[in-house]
Amino acid sequence: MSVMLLTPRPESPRSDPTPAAHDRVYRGLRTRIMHGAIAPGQALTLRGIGAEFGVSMTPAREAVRRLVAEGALQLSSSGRVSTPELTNERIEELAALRALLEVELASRALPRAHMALIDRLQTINASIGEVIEAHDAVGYIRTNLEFHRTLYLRAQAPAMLAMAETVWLQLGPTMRKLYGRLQRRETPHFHKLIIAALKAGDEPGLRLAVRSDVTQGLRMLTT
Amino acid sequence: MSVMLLTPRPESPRSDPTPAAHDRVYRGLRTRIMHGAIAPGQALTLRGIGAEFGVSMTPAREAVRRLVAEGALQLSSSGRVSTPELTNERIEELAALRALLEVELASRALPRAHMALIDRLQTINASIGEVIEAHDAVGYIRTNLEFHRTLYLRAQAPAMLAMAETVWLQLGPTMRKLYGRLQRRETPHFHKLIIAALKAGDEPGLRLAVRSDVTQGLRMLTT
DNA sequence: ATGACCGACATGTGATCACAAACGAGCCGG
DNA sequence: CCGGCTCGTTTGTGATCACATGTCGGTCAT
Repeated sequence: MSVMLLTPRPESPRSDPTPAAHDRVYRGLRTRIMHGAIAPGQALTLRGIGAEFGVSMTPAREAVRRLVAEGALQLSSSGRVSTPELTNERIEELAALRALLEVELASRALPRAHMALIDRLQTINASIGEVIEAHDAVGYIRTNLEFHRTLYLRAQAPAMLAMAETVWLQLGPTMRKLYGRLQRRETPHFHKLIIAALKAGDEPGLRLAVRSDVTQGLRMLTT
Repeated sequence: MSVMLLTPRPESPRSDPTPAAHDRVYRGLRTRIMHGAIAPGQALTLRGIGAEFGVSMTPAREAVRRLVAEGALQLSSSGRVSTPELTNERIEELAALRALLEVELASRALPRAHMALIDRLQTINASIGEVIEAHDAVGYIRTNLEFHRTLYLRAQAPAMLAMAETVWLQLGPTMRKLYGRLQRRETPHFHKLIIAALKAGDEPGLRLAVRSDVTQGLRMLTT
Protein backbone atom coordinates (compact mmCIF):
# COMPACT_ATOMS: atom_id res chain seq x y z
CA MET A 1 0.00 0.00 0.00
CA SER A 2 2.36 2.58 1.23
CA VAL A 3 5.51 1.57 -0.53
CA MET A 4 5.78 4.91 -2.25
CA LEU A 5 5.85 6.67 1.05
CA LEU A 6 9.51 5.88 1.34
CA THR A 7 10.35 8.40 -1.37
CA PRO A 8 8.32 11.40 -0.40
CA ARG A 9 10.68 13.77 -2.14
CA PRO A 10 11.65 12.52 -5.60
CA GLU A 11 13.44 15.80 -6.37
CA SER A 12 17.21 16.04 -6.21
CA PRO A 13 18.50 16.38 -2.68
CA ARG A 14 20.55 19.48 -3.39
CA SER A 15 18.91 22.90 -3.53
CA ASP A 16 15.94 22.16 -1.33
CA PRO A 17 13.03 21.55 -3.68
CA THR A 18 10.48 23.51 -1.67
CA PRO A 19 12.21 25.91 0.68
CA ALA A 20 10.02 26.75 3.63
CA ALA A 21 7.68 29.58 2.82
CA HIS A 22 8.89 31.79 5.62
CA ASP A 23 12.45 31.32 4.42
CA ARG A 24 11.61 32.33 0.88
CA VAL A 25 9.95 35.46 2.19
CA TYR A 26 12.85 36.15 4.53
CA ARG A 27 15.46 35.82 1.83
CA GLY A 28 13.45 37.86 -0.62
CA LEU A 29 12.99 40.75 1.74
CA ARG A 30 16.52 40.49 3.04
CA THR A 31 18.26 40.90 -0.28
CA ARG A 32 15.95 43.72 -1.23
CA ILE A 33 16.73 45.56 1.98
CA MET A 34 20.45 44.88 1.89
CA HIS A 35 20.72 46.03 -1.70
CA GLY A 36 18.93 49.23 -0.90
CA ALA A 37 15.87 48.44 -2.99
CA ILE A 38 13.59 49.78 -0.27
CA ALA A 39 13.71 53.39 0.86
CA PRO A 40 14.11 54.24 4.54
CA GLY A 41 10.83 54.80 6.32
CA GLN A 42 8.94 52.67 3.83
CA ALA A 43 5.93 51.01 5.48
CA LEU A 44 5.11 47.36 4.95
CA THR A 45 2.09 45.24 5.85
CA LEU A 46 2.03 41.57 6.68
CA ARG A 47 -0.88 40.92 4.38
CA GLY A 48 0.86 42.82 1.62
CA ILE A 49 4.06 40.85 2.02
CA GLY A 50 2.11 37.62 2.13
CA ALA A 51 0.22 38.48 -1.05
CA GLU A 52 3.42 39.44 -2.82
CA PHE A 53 5.05 36.09 -2.07
CA GLY A 54 1.87 34.08 -2.43
CA VAL A 55 1.70 32.99 1.19
CA SER A 56 -0.50 33.73 4.15
CA MET A 57 0.27 36.09 6.99
CA THR A 58 1.93 33.46 9.15
CA PRO A 59 5.16 33.01 7.18
CA ALA A 60 5.21 36.72 6.42
CA ARG A 61 5.15 37.46 10.12
CA GLU A 62 7.94 35.04 10.85
CA ALA A 63 10.13 36.55 8.16
CA VAL A 64 9.44 40.03 9.46
CA ARG A 65 10.22 39.00 13.03
CA ARG A 66 13.51 37.63 11.92
CA LEU A 67 14.41 40.77 10.04
CA VAL A 68 13.40 42.89 12.99
CA ALA A 69 15.70 40.84 15.17
CA GLU A 70 18.53 41.63 12.76
CA GLY A 71 17.75 45.32 12.78
CA ALA A 72 16.72 45.34 9.14
CA LEU A 73 13.17 46.36 9.96
CA GLN A 74 11.55 48.43 12.63
CA LEU A 75 8.38 47.85 14.62
CA SER A 76 6.28 50.81 15.66
CA SER A 77 4.68 50.64 19.06
CA SER A 78 1.50 49.39 17.46
CA GLY A 79 3.34 46.68 15.59
CA ARG A 80 3.48 48.39 12.21
CA VAL A 81 6.47 47.39 10.15
CA SER A 82 8.78 49.76 8.32
CA THR A 83 12.37 50.13 7.24
CA PRO A 84 14.19 52.24 9.83
CA GLU A 85 15.32 55.80 9.26
CA LEU A 86 18.72 55.96 10.86
CA THR A 87 19.92 58.84 12.97
CA ASN A 88 23.38 60.25 12.46
CA GLU A 89 24.57 58.73 15.71
CA ARG A 90 23.43 55.31 14.62
CA ILE A 91 25.04 55.65 11.21
CA GLU A 92 28.33 56.55 12.82
CA GLU A 93 28.04 53.63 15.16
CA LEU A 94 27.33 51.21 12.34
CA ALA A 95 30.21 52.64 10.36
CA ALA A 96 32.48 52.04 13.34
CA LEU A 97 31.18 48.49 13.55
CA ARG A 98 31.86 47.92 9.87
CA ALA A 99 35.37 49.20 10.36
CA LEU A 100 36.01 47.01 13.39
CA LEU A 101 34.59 43.82 11.91
CA GLU A 102 35.73 44.15 8.33
CA VAL A 103 39.28 45.13 9.16
CA GLU A 104 39.51 42.02 11.29
CA LEU A 105 37.94 39.88 8.57
CA ALA A 106 40.30 41.20 5.93
CA SER A 107 43.23 40.65 8.21
CA ARG A 108 42.23 37.06 8.74
CA ALA A 109 41.66 36.53 5.05
CA LEU A 110 45.08 37.90 4.09
CA PRO A 111 47.21 34.81 4.84
CA ARG A 112 44.69 32.67 2.96
CA ALA A 113 44.44 34.88 -0.11
CA HIS A 114 45.63 33.08 -3.21
CA MET A 115 45.92 34.42 -6.71
CA ALA A 116 42.56 32.99 -7.72
CA LEU A 117 40.88 35.10 -5.07
CA ILE A 118 42.62 38.25 -6.20
CA ASP A 119 41.56 37.53 -9.77
CA ARG A 120 37.96 37.18 -8.72
CA LEU A 121 38.16 40.40 -6.77
CA GLN A 122 39.52 42.20 -9.80
CA THR A 123 36.73 40.81 -11.96
CA ILE A 124 34.11 41.99 -9.50
CA ASN A 125 35.80 45.35 -9.23
CA ALA A 126 35.71 45.73 -12.98
CA SER A 127 31.99 45.05 -13.11
CA ILE A 128 31.50 47.77 -10.52
CA GLY A 129 32.57 50.20 -13.21
CA GLU A 130 29.79 48.97 -15.45
CA VAL A 131 27.00 49.44 -12.94
CA ILE A 132 28.34 52.90 -12.20
CA GLU A 133 28.07 53.70 -15.90
CA ALA A 134 24.47 52.51 -15.85
CA HIS A 135 23.66 54.70 -12.84
CA ASP A 136 22.32 51.55 -11.20
CA ALA A 137 22.36 52.31 -7.48
CA VAL A 138 21.05 48.90 -6.40
CA GLY A 139 23.48 47.15 -8.69
CA TYR A 140 26.32 49.21 -7.30
CA ILE A 141 25.52 48.29 -3.71
CA ARG A 142 25.08 44.63 -4.63
CA THR A 143 28.37 44.40 -6.48
CA ASN A 144 30.22 46.35 -3.83
CA LEU A 145 28.97 43.97 -1.15
CA GLU A 146 29.93 41.04 -3.34
CA PHE A 147 33.46 42.37 -3.45
CA HIS A 148 33.69 42.57 0.30
CA ARG A 149 31.98 39.26 0.94
CA THR A 150 34.22 37.46 -1.50
CA LEU A 151 37.24 38.69 0.39
CA TYR A 152 35.85 37.99 3.85
CA LEU A 153 34.73 34.49 2.98
CA ARG A 154 38.40 33.58 2.93
CA ALA A 155 38.67 34.55 6.59
CA GLN A 156 36.88 31.31 7.51
CA ALA A 157 35.02 33.17 10.24
CA PRO A 158 31.31 32.58 9.68
CA ALA A 159 30.09 34.20 12.88
CA MET A 160 32.07 37.33 12.21
CA LEU A 161 30.92 37.47 8.62
CA ALA A 162 27.33 37.05 9.72
CA MET A 163 27.70 40.03 12.03
CA ALA A 164 29.17 42.13 9.26
CA GLU A 165 26.25 41.20 7.03
CA THR A 166 23.85 42.20 9.77
CA VAL A 167 25.43 45.64 9.77
CA TRP A 168 25.13 45.85 6.00
CA LEU A 169 21.50 44.94 6.36
CA GLN A 170 20.87 47.74 8.78
CA LEU A 171 22.57 50.21 6.48
CA GLY A 172 20.82 48.99 3.33
CA PRO A 173 17.92 51.41 3.02
CA THR A 174 20.10 54.34 4.02
CA MET A 175 22.81 53.45 1.54
CA ARG A 176 20.27 53.67 -1.22
CA LYS A 177 19.75 57.30 -0.37
CA LEU A 178 23.50 57.88 -0.42
CA TYR A 179 24.32 56.29 -3.72
CA GLY A 180 21.26 57.75 -5.29
CA ARG A 181 22.67 61.15 -4.46
CA LEU A 182 26.22 61.00 -5.77
CA GLN A 183 25.82 59.66 -9.26
CA ARG A 184 29.11 60.23 -10.95
CA ARG A 185 32.07 58.36 -9.56
CA GLU A 186 34.83 56.22 -10.85
CA THR A 187 35.42 52.68 -9.70
CA PRO A 188 36.31 52.88 -6.04
CA HIS A 189 39.89 53.86 -5.38
CA PHE A 190 40.20 51.97 -2.12
CA HIS A 191 39.30 48.69 -3.75
CA LYS A 192 42.47 48.97 -5.79
CA LEU A 193 44.41 49.65 -2.62
CA ILE A 194 42.88 46.57 -1.04
CA ILE A 195 43.90 44.42 -3.98
CA ALA A 196 47.39 45.89 -4.00
CA ALA A 197 47.83 45.22 -0.30
CA LEU A 198 46.61 41.66 -0.79
CA LYS A 199 49.15 41.08 -3.55
CA ALA A 200 51.94 42.53 -1.43
CA GLY A 201 50.90 40.65 1.68
CA ASP A 202 50.94 44.03 3.43
CA GLU A 203 48.75 43.62 6.49
CA PRO A 204 48.91 47.17 7.88
CA GLY A 205 48.21 48.53 4.41
CA LEU A 206 45.27 46.17 4.00
CA ARG A 207 43.77 47.20 7.34
CA LEU A 208 44.08 50.84 6.44
CA ALA A 209 42.63 50.34 2.97
CA VAL A 210 39.61 48.42 4.24
CA ARG A 211 39.02 50.93 7.00
CA SER A 212 39.20 53.77 4.53
CA ASP A 213 36.89 52.09 2.03
CA VAL A 214 34.30 51.41 4.69
CA THR A 215 34.51 54.83 6.27
CA GLN A 216 34.63 56.89 3.11
CA GLY A 217 31.15 56.21 1.82
CA LEU A 218 29.44 56.33 5.16
CA ARG A 219 31.02 59.60 6.17
CA MET A 220 29.08 61.59 3.60
CA LEU A 221 25.89 59.91 4.72
CA THR A 222 25.60 61.85 7.96
CA THR A 223 23.24 64.62 6.95
CA MET B 1 -19.36 62.16 25.47
CA SER B 2 -16.07 60.87 24.32
CA VAL B 3 -13.71 63.22 26.01
CA MET B 4 -11.97 60.33 27.67
CA LEU B 5 -11.03 58.86 24.33
CA LEU B 6 -8.05 61.13 24.17
CA THR B 7 -6.36 59.07 26.84
CA PRO B 8 -6.64 55.57 25.44
CA ARG B 9 -3.94 54.34 27.80
CA PRO B 10 -4.75 55.35 31.35
CA GLU B 11 -1.85 53.28 32.63
CA SER B 12 1.50 54.86 33.16
CA PRO B 13 3.41 55.02 29.90
CA ARG B 14 6.33 53.09 31.32
CA SER B 15 6.21 49.31 31.71
CA ASP B 16 3.71 48.30 29.04
CA PRO B 17 0.66 46.92 30.84
CA THR B 18 0.29 43.74 28.81
CA PRO B 19 3.47 42.97 26.92
CA ALA B 20 2.82 41.03 23.75
CA ALA B 21 2.82 37.30 24.36
CA HIS B 22 5.59 36.59 21.90
CA ASP B 23 7.74 39.20 23.61
CA ARG B 24 7.24 37.69 27.03
CA VAL B 25 8.25 34.31 25.67
CA TYR B 26 11.21 35.82 23.86
CA ARG B 27 12.50 37.62 26.92
CA GLY B 28 11.97 34.64 29.15
CA LEU B 29 13.90 32.30 26.91
CA ARG B 30 16.53 34.90 26.18
CA THR B 31 17.57 35.54 29.74
CA ARG B 32 17.57 31.85 30.49
CA ILE B 33 19.86 31.16 27.58
CA MET B 34 22.14 34.13 28.20
CA HIS B 35 22.53 33.22 31.86
CA GLY B 36 23.43 29.67 31.00
CA ALA B 37 20.32 28.14 32.51
CA ILE B 38 19.96 25.80 29.55
CA ALA B 39 22.58 23.24 28.68
CA PRO B 40 24.03 23.08 25.16
CA GLY B 41 22.25 20.61 22.91
CA GLN B 42 19.07 20.82 24.95
CA ALA B 43 16.03 20.20 22.73
CA LEU B 44 12.93 22.37 22.91
CA THR B 45 9.48 22.02 21.42
CA LEU B 46 7.14 24.76 20.37
CA ARG B 47 4.21 23.19 22.15
CA GLY B 48 6.29 22.76 25.26
CA ILE B 49 7.43 26.38 25.26
CA GLY B 50 3.88 27.51 24.64
CA ALA B 51 2.56 25.45 27.51
CA GLU B 52 5.27 26.73 29.81
CA PHE B 53 4.38 30.34 29.13
CA GLY B 54 0.67 29.73 28.86
CA VAL B 55 0.39 30.66 25.20
CA SER B 56 -0.26 28.81 21.97
CA MET B 57 2.30 27.73 19.45
CA THR B 58 2.14 30.92 17.43
CA PRO B 59 3.92 33.27 19.83
CA ALA B 60 6.27 30.48 20.82
CA ARG B 61 7.28 30.08 17.21
CA GLU B 62 7.88 33.80 16.79
CA ALA B 63 10.06 33.95 19.88
CA VAL B 64 12.04 30.96 18.69
CA ARG B 65 12.50 32.44 15.24
CA ARG B 66 13.85 35.58 16.77
CA LEU B 67 16.28 33.70 18.97
CA VAL B 68 17.40 31.61 16.03
CA ALA B 69 18.09 34.80 14.11
CA GLU B 70 20.30 35.93 16.98
CA GLY B 71 22.16 32.64 17.07
CA ALA B 72 20.83 31.75 20.50
CA LEU B 73 19.02 28.69 19.20
CA GLN B 74 19.62 26.23 16.43
CA LEU B 75 17.22 24.67 13.95
CA SER B 76 17.80 21.15 12.77
CA SER B 77 17.07 20.38 9.16
CA SER B 78 13.65 19.14 10.16
CA GLY B 79 12.89 22.27 12.12
CA ARG B 80 13.59 20.91 15.57
CA VAL B 81 14.80 23.53 18.01
CA SER B 82 17.76 23.15 20.33
CA THR B 83 20.48 25.17 21.99
CA PRO B 84 23.60 24.94 19.85
CA GLU B 85 26.68 22.97 20.81
CA LEU B 86 29.54 25.16 19.77
CA THR B 87 32.65 23.91 18.05
CA ASN B 88 36.04 25.09 19.19
CA GLU B 89 36.42 27.21 16.08
CA ARG B 90 33.17 28.97 16.78
CA ILE B 91 34.05 29.57 20.41
CA GLU B 92 37.32 31.14 19.40
CA GLU B 93 35.55 33.30 16.87
CA LEU B 94 33.01 34.47 19.40
CA ALA B 95 35.75 35.19 21.90
CA ALA B 96 37.50 37.29 19.28
CA LEU B 97 34.25 39.13 18.65
CA ARG B 98 33.79 39.77 22.36
CA ALA B 99 37.31 41.15 22.50
CA LEU B 100 36.81 43.39 19.48
CA LEU B 101 33.45 44.77 20.54
CA GLU B 102 33.94 45.06 24.26
CA VAL B 103 37.34 46.70 24.05
CA GLU B 104 35.80 49.31 21.82
CA LEU B 105 32.81 49.74 24.12
CA ALA B 106 35.00 50.13 27.17
CA SER B 107 37.18 52.61 25.36
CA ARG B 108 34.14 54.68 24.46
CA ALA B 109 32.82 54.49 27.99
CA LEU B 110 36.07 55.63 29.55
CA PRO B 111 35.75 59.39 29.00
CA ARG B 112 32.18 59.24 30.31
CA ALA B 113 32.96 57.22 33.43
CA HIS B 114 32.19 59.17 36.57
CA MET B 115 32.75 58.16 40.16
CA ALA B 116 29.16 56.97 40.52
CA LEU B 117 29.72 54.44 37.75
CA ILE B 118 32.89 53.14 39.33
CA ASP B 119 31.08 52.77 42.64
CA ARG B 120 28.36 50.74 41.02
CA LEU B 121 30.91 48.55 39.31
CA GLN B 122 32.62 47.91 42.61
CA THR B 123 29.33 47.02 44.22
CA ILE B 124 28.54 44.55 41.46
CA ASN B 125 32.02 43.15 41.64
CA ALA B 126 31.62 42.58 45.36
CA SER B 127 28.41 40.66 44.84
CA ILE B 128 30.23 38.44 42.38
CA GLY B 129 32.19 37.17 45.33
CA GLU B 130 28.98 36.13 47.05
CA VAL B 131 27.61 34.10 44.16
CA ILE B 132 30.97 32.41 43.86
CA GLU B 133 30.71 31.41 47.50
CA ALA B 134 27.28 29.97 46.82
CA HIS B 135 28.59 27.94 43.85
CA ASP B 136 25.80 29.54 41.82
CA ALA B 137 26.91 29.22 38.21
CA VAL B 138 23.89 30.98 36.73
CA GLY B 139 24.18 33.77 39.26
CA TYR B 140 27.84 34.16 38.46
CA ILE B 141 27.21 34.53 34.74
CA ARG B 142 24.36 36.95 35.37
CA THR B 143 26.34 39.16 37.70
CA ASN B 144 29.39 39.07 35.49
CA LEU B 145 27.34 40.19 32.52
CA GLU B 146 25.77 42.90 34.65
CA PHE B 147 29.25 44.21 35.42
CA HIS B 148 30.13 44.44 31.76
CA ARG B 149 26.80 45.84 30.66
CA THR B 150 26.89 48.53 33.31
CA LEU B 151 30.23 49.69 32.00
CA TYR B 152 29.29 49.51 28.33
CA LEU B 153 26.04 51.36 28.80
CA ARG B 154 28.14 54.44 29.37
CA ALA B 155 29.54 54.11 25.87
CA GLN B 156 26.25 55.42 24.48
CA ALA B 157 26.51 52.98 21.61
CA PRO B 158 23.30 50.95 21.54
CA ALA B 159 23.96 49.13 18.28
CA MET B 160 27.38 48.03 19.44
CA LEU B 161 26.07 46.96 22.81
CA ALA B 162 23.30 44.98 21.13
CA MET B 163 25.90 43.13 19.08
CA ALA B 164 27.91 42.34 22.18
CA GLU B 165 24.80 40.99 23.86
CA THR B 166 24.13 38.83 20.84
CA VAL B 167 27.55 37.29 21.30
CA TRP B 168 26.86 36.70 24.98
CA LEU B 169 23.65 35.02 23.99
CA GLN B 170 25.41 32.64 21.67
CA LEU B 171 27.91 31.75 24.35
CA GLY B 172 25.32 31.36 27.11
CA PRO B 173 24.72 27.60 27.12
CA THR B 174 28.40 26.88 26.63
CA MET B 175 29.45 29.21 29.46
CA ARG B 176 27.28 27.20 31.78
CA LYS B 177 29.39 24.18 31.08
CA LEU B 178 32.53 26.18 31.77
CA TYR B 179 31.58 27.73 35.07
CA GLY B 180 30.01 24.53 36.19
CA ARG B 181 33.39 22.90 35.78
CA LEU B 182 35.70 25.22 37.65
CA GLN B 183 33.92 25.80 40.91
CA ARG B 184 36.43 27.42 43.18
CA ARG B 185 37.64 30.83 42.16
CA GLU B 186 38.14 34.18 43.74
CA THR B 187 36.45 37.33 42.50
CA PRO B 188 37.84 37.98 39.04
CA HIS B 189 41.21 39.62 39.02
CA PHE B 190 40.73 41.46 35.74
CA HIS B 191 37.65 43.24 37.01
CA LYS B 192 39.86 44.97 39.54
CA LEU B 193 42.24 45.93 36.77
CA ILE B 194 39.34 47.36 34.78
CA ILE B 195 38.21 49.46 37.70
CA ALA B 196 41.74 50.65 38.37
CA ALA B 197 42.22 51.66 34.75
CA LEU B 198 38.90 53.51 34.83
CA LYS B 199 39.98 55.43 37.92
CA ALA B 200 43.31 56.32 36.37
CA GLY B 201 41.81 57.24 33.01
CA ASP B 202 44.31 54.83 31.51
CA GLU B 203 42.93 53.87 28.12
CA PRO B 204 45.58 51.38 26.97
CA GLY B 205 45.40 49.72 30.37
CA LEU B 206 41.63 49.53 30.15
CA ARG B 207 41.73 47.98 26.70
CA LEU B 208 44.19 45.38 27.85
CA ALA B 209 42.26 44.60 31.01
CA VAL B 210 38.97 44.14 29.15
CA ARG B 211 40.59 42.03 26.49
CA SER B 212 42.22 39.86 29.14
CA ASP B 213 39.03 39.47 31.12
CA VAL B 214 37.09 38.44 28.05
CA THR B 215 39.73 36.09 26.73
CA GLN B 216 40.69 34.46 30.00
CA GLY B 217 37.46 32.60 30.67
CA LEU B 218 36.80 31.58 27.11
CA ARG B 219 40.28 30.21 26.57
CA MET B 220 39.74 27.30 28.92
CA LEU B 221 36.47 26.54 27.20
CA THR B 222 38.02 25.07 24.10
CA THR B 223 37.89 21.37 24.89
C1' DA C 1 19.82 -12.09 19.07
C1' DT C 2 19.84 -8.75 15.48
C1' DG C 3 18.37 -5.98 11.95
C1' DA C 4 14.88 -3.92 8.97
C1' DC C 5 10.32 -2.53 8.61
C1' DC C 6 6.14 -0.38 10.02
C1' DG C 7 2.89 2.10 12.44
C1' DA C 8 1.58 5.31 16.15
C1' DC C 9 2.74 9.47 18.12
C1' DA C 10 5.09 13.86 18.35
C1' DT C 11 6.34 17.95 16.09
C1' DG C 12 6.83 21.85 12.81
C1' DT C 13 4.33 24.40 9.11
C1' DG C 14 1.10 27.23 7.10
C1' DA C 15 -3.86 28.73 6.48
C1' DT C 16 -7.78 30.62 8.50
C1' DC C 17 -10.47 32.94 11.83
C1' DA C 18 -12.02 36.07 15.59
C1' DC C 19 -10.72 39.97 17.90
C1' DA C 20 -8.72 44.43 19.43
C1' DA C 21 -6.35 48.33 18.36
C1' DA C 22 -5.01 51.92 15.29
C1' DC C 23 -5.36 54.60 11.30
C1' DG C 24 -7.80 57.66 8.19
C1' DA C 25 -11.46 59.86 5.86
C1' DG C 26 -15.58 62.10 6.33
C1' DC C 27 -18.70 64.73 9.17
C1' DC C 28 -20.23 68.09 12.27
C1' DG C 29 -19.89 72.03 15.24
C1' DG C 30 -17.57 76.20 15.91
C1' DC D 1 -12.40 77.63 7.12
C1' DC D 2 -10.75 74.80 10.90
C1' DG D 3 -10.46 71.44 14.58
C1' DG D 4 -12.08 67.53 16.92
C1' DC D 5 -15.04 63.57 16.96
C1' DT D 6 -16.58 59.25 14.91
C1' DC D 7 -17.12 55.34 12.40
C1' DG D 8 -15.63 52.16 8.78
C1' DT D 9 -11.56 49.92 7.28
C1' DT D 10 -7.05 48.31 7.71
C1' DT D 11 -3.72 45.91 10.31
C1' DG D 12 -1.34 43.09 13.80
C1' DT D 13 -2.09 39.32 17.27
C1' DG D 14 -2.92 34.95 18.90
C1' DA D 15 -5.62 30.55 18.81
C1' DT D 16 -6.90 26.66 16.33
C1' DC D 17 -6.87 23.36 12.78
C1' DA D 18 -5.42 20.17 8.95
C1' DC D 19 -1.55 18.23 7.15
C1' DA D 20 3.18 16.53 6.08
C1' DT D 21 7.10 14.87 8.04
C1' DG D 22 10.13 13.18 11.36
C1' DT D 23 11.02 10.21 15.27
C1' DC D 24 10.83 6.40 18.13
C1' DG D 25 8.97 2.35 19.64
C1' DG D 26 7.66 -2.43 18.89
C1' DT D 27 7.43 -6.44 15.92
C1' DC D 28 8.70 -9.93 12.97
C1' DA D 29 11.66 -12.44 9.86
C1' DT D 30 16.15 -14.17 9.55
